[in-house]
Amino acid sequence: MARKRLTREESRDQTYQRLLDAAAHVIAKKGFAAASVEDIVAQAGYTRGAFYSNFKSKADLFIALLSQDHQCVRQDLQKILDAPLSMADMQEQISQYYVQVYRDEKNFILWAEARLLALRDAKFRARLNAYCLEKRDDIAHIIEQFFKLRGTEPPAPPKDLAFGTMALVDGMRFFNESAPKELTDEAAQHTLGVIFNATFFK
Amino acid sequence: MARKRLTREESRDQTYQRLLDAAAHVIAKKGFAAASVEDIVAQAGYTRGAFYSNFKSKADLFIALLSQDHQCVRQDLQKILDAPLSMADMQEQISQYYVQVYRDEKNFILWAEARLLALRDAKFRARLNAYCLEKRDDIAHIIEQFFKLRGTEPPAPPKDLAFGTMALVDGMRFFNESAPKELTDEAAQHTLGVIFNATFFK
DNA sequence: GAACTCTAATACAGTGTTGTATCTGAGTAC
DNA sequence: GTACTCAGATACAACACTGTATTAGAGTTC
Repeated sequence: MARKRLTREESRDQTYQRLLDAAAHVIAKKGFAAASVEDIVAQAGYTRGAFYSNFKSKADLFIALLSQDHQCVRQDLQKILDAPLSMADMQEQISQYYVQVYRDEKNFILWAEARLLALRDAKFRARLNAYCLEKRDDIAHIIEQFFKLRGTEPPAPPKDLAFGTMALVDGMRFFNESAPKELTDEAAQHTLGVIFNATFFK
Repeated sequence: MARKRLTREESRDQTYQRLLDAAAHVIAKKGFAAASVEDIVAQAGYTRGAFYSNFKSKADLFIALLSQDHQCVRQDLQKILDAPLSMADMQEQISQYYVQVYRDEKNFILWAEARLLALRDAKFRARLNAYCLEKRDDIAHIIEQFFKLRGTEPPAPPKDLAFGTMALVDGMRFFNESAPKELTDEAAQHTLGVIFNATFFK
């Protein structure tokens, strides 16, 4: 099939996006530190020239990558936030959240890598922290709405509960990825359900 | 001061231990992948010869390191298990557990690195998984005792609850390390307390 | 104390990675 | 269609890391 003739801008955007996709793949596979610029551009089908003409550094690319994913996830959360919220929905949504947070294993690994990198790189940490807080506030807002709807007082500040929720889901996911089969997805979701129900429907 | 004249075995053990300590330091600081054998032996005050005469590979050393820490942690848990358990203790112990799991930030980072490595290295994963399950079973046993003492049915299998507990604590810790000041230790502990109380004292 | 045996140092060869400096060719403007 | 410009390829020089093969020297055995 005939390849469309691209304008300069289209071509550049395509390269940029392909580099991001390749980076996601390689970083998830080998880890951020072990993923060389060479690996990434090879996976994308370019040479190192393309990389340095698009990004300042590997960390720079990684932030672009995370930023993109973060926007997608927030859009999904926004949908939950915008939809009229009923009590039944809430319970359903929370238990579904476990499955939704990271759209797939790859993205989960990317964020785990990112958090580890953040422990060491202050600039990176600042960036990641901002994303993390945005997400927390989105969730806190949902929780707040829930308790308002229910007419009861939340047992802790909604923001803290949101933090707890994220932590629990992330932790669960982490254990489950690195120790597969020990805990079935059903068991994980059930346990999450127990904890959440206890906390939110006490 | 006069340095004691060491036997061959003492000397070897000393080297081994110093390499482990150095590795813990360097890996926590730079990450497993970025920590070169060279870095580790330099930190320990040796040359590469010492490394290859003690370990097969970097992963080999890392496992030895984790194994050592795991044993220490289990011993601490064992103390909780052995002590006569009262209801008041239980609540206290759970909230204290948050502080105890990882003896310090360094050890926490090491295990996070390990879990990430486990995602990619099957042999390593098997090893880590075994440790993880031992820990889970210790905790499950404590939880089981608790519900027996209380005379109520646990809301989910104790092993799953143990998994949930570990996941929550780990997740919380992870967020707190990479986003310091956002959530004070007090707030974290309070939130944990709320969730645990709701789940266990429902 | 002489011969022996390990632990750890040293030397070395090979490979992978980085960033820059320069070049090329396809898109663009006139 | 000619000159221009920018995305990306290529070439290069420096360096870091790995693992093995060999060596030195301190501990051991008799």
